[in-house]
Amino acid sequence: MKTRDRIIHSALALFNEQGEPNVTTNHIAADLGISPGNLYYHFRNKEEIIHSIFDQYALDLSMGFQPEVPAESDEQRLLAYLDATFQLMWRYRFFYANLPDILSRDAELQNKYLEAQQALKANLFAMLSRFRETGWLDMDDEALQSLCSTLKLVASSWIFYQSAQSPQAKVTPVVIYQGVLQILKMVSPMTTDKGRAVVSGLIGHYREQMESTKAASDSA
Amino acid sequence: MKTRDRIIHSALALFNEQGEPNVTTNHIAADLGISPGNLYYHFRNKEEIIHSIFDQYALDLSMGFQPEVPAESDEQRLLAYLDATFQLMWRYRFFYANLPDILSRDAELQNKYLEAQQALKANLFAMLSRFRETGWLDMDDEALQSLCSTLKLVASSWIFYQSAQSPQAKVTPVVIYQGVLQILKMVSPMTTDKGRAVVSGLIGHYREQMESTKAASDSA
Amino acid sequence: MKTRDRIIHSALALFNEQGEPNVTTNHIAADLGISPGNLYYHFRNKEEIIHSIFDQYALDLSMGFQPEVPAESDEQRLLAYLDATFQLMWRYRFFYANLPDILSRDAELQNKYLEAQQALKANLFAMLSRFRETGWLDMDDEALQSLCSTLKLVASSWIFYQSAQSPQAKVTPVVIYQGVLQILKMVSPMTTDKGRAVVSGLIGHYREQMESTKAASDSA
Amino acid sequence: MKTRDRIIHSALALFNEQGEPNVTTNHIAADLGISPGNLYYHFRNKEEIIHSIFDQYALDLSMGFQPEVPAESDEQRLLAYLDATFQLMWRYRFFYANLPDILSRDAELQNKYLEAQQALKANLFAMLSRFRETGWLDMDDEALQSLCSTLKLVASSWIFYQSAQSPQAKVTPVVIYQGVLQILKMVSPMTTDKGRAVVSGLIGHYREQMESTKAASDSA
DNA sequence: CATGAATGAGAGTTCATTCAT
DNA sequence: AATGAATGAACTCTCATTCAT
Repeated sequence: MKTRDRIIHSALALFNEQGEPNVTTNHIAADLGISPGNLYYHFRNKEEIIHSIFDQYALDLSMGFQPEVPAESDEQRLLAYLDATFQLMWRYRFFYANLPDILSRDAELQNKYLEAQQALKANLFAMLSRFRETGWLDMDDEALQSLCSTLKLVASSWIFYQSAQSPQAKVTPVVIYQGVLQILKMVSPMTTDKGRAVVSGLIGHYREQMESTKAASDSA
Repeated sequence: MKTRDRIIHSALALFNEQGEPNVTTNHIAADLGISPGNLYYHFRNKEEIIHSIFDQYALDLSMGFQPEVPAESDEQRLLAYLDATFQLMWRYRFFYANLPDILSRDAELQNKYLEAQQALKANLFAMLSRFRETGWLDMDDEALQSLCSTLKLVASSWIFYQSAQSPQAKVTPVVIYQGVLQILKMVSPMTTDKGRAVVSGLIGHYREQMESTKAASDSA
Repeated sequence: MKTRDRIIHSALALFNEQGEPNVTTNHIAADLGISPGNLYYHFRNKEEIIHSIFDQYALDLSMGFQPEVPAESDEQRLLAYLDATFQLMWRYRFFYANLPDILSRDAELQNKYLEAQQALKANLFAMLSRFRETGWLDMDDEALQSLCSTLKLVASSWIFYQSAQSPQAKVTPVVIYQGVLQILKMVSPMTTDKGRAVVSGLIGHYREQMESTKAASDSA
Repeated sequence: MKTRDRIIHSALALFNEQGEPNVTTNHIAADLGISPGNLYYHFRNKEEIIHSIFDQYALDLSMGFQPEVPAESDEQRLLAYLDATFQLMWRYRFFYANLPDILSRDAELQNKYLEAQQALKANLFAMLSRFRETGWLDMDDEALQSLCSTLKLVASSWIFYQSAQSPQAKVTPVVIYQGVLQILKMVSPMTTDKGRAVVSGLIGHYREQMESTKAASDSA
């Protein structure tokens, strides 16, 4: 891995663990065993590192949600979608926990973020529409729009919200699974009988995932 | 107003405008035209100022949601509740925008916050239960619990979420009204016919409020 | 007691307990339950308080060592002398622990201190001379001079030295008694048979005192 | 000289001249013509500078008193010992003048200091024992122990005591020589005839040294 | 005599960033 | 590419002292 990428990698890890405001450029350099001067050879400033992390995030986002990717079934597609969403949230969780501050410093980043959000929204709407067509959801257009907004809000805020609720402010994968479950529960009331079966199946799946993760972390 | 209160007031205003991490104790003192020493005469440190702001927030919270306050009707009560919630969010918006960082620094504040959240949750649940009894909502217990969680999450995260979405990161009262509307739309699918009328009425009310606020700020 | 005297009293107590550099004028005022403004009504500044404490010390010094005070015997006189010396050291121990710093700040105090030291030296020399005449000591003039210097040095430095040696840096009355014993042991080799008996008697006396003090503080 | 060493050097000089509490980290940086940030690049805080000075002191101490170093004669060895002791006191005199305060702040330094003191005491006792075996001293075990304590006390306190006695609080090399002489005079009464000759010789030597130093500083 | 709010210089320290090598 | 010493503005906080009341 090139130094530039190693910096991005290390910065992301430290930001996630300790929060972006608590990680200095010197910390990052020390973590990598390189000099601060070298770090500044690869990046003009700390902001540029954050930018690069965001670019990577945006790339992951666009890769994970390509609708053209064929799936065995709509159910599979939904599963993949949820997985991708929350994996992304987990991988860039520092970002979600400090969004307002990070964006307010940097207008360019703000714009990039808004673009990504637009894409996300379009994506989400397309998926929900398809599920309605498939006969899983029973909603009118307005309700669909509204659900779409709410889901995006909940997904975007989940990490932020949970990291304030838990006493240790430690975000764990378990928290992520709870977020997926929360989303599914929100969709549940709008489902048809057919749709309800699908959603229930997914809820069962994620509960299992969560329990096995919990068990793994407890025994560790 | 006493200096101590002026400090809290000024700090709150600056925190809301510029974000807590970007406001130094010297900024606050300069804003008031007092010396830094004087600020530290009234508060041991910056954290204590934040604590005092939070105490005021907690007080406002408990005052705004006293169930014993008689209301003309359940509809009135709901209206008052929503108003209070979002006014509070508006008044202490810096807090909502920086929650994880602020709480991670200060275990005592974390506890105070969690207590306030418990109270809020109990409150919200009581209110929704009553509406179900009144025959406005048609939901089983589990769905009610779930709705309750979602509403709290959306309310708590609204400012955070919106301040990241809007290009200038400026949170305005209009944003607040959108939050109330969002909440009402989330409740809407669970209503009975009787309940739907009430919710529709409220939606209409807040749309008007929002429009008039928009008009006022545009002409300014 | 007048406020002025209460300030001196409280300042002395706090200085002794916590060390002069660690005691602020606000601490003193708070300890007395008066306002800082009031403290500065009675004293122009912190230095003046220290001056006043020193004046009281100098007074105690001159009172405790008046040669004209009749004593039953030379032995009694020596006992009284040693008691007075070490009581003084105990009462003003903060002073002994910070002498260089305190004096370097204040030329006037330095002069007062030197005067007091001269008087002390003259006093001590007179007493030792008398003991030689009485036939307790066997020394020539030069040795007497030298002993005199050493004794003064040891007495003056005892608190300073001990407070560095003990891990807790806490000066207790036991430390004081050890100082008296140290002094007596230094005189011992210069004594005649007659003198040795006197010194041995005193050593026994102070050992008892020390033990009873230790016992008292242990049971407390 | 490396910057780190220059900082230690400059700090020691300033501490000695003005007293440790009166020298700020900014003073040290300004004295060297470097930025405060640079000083903190080399040392985490002021305490660490003091620690480093102490480490250097401890090193000097252990180097100066290595018993395995062969000497032409016991007399030479004693001479070297006294020289080393008082040179050390001179070089680190700020330390001796502020001991209680400096140690009370820093438990680790306190321990290091006590260790150094133990070594010093053992050293001193070994040397006096050897002189007794050589037939220079005529004392029983208890008296030897007592003399040992007294000598250590006087040596450790000399700078402290003298810096309070001299009007300008200026400690000069002449003061150091007086300290050596004081020590020798304290040993003198315990000597045999043979020993007395040695001590007298040393006293003469140091008187000469002192006079020539005085002359040199007067003509300067 | 007394209050207590207010002052302001300056303390120790941090950190994003620069620069000579 | 990389080093690591160096910068300097800014931060939080302290405390002897003043002053209006």
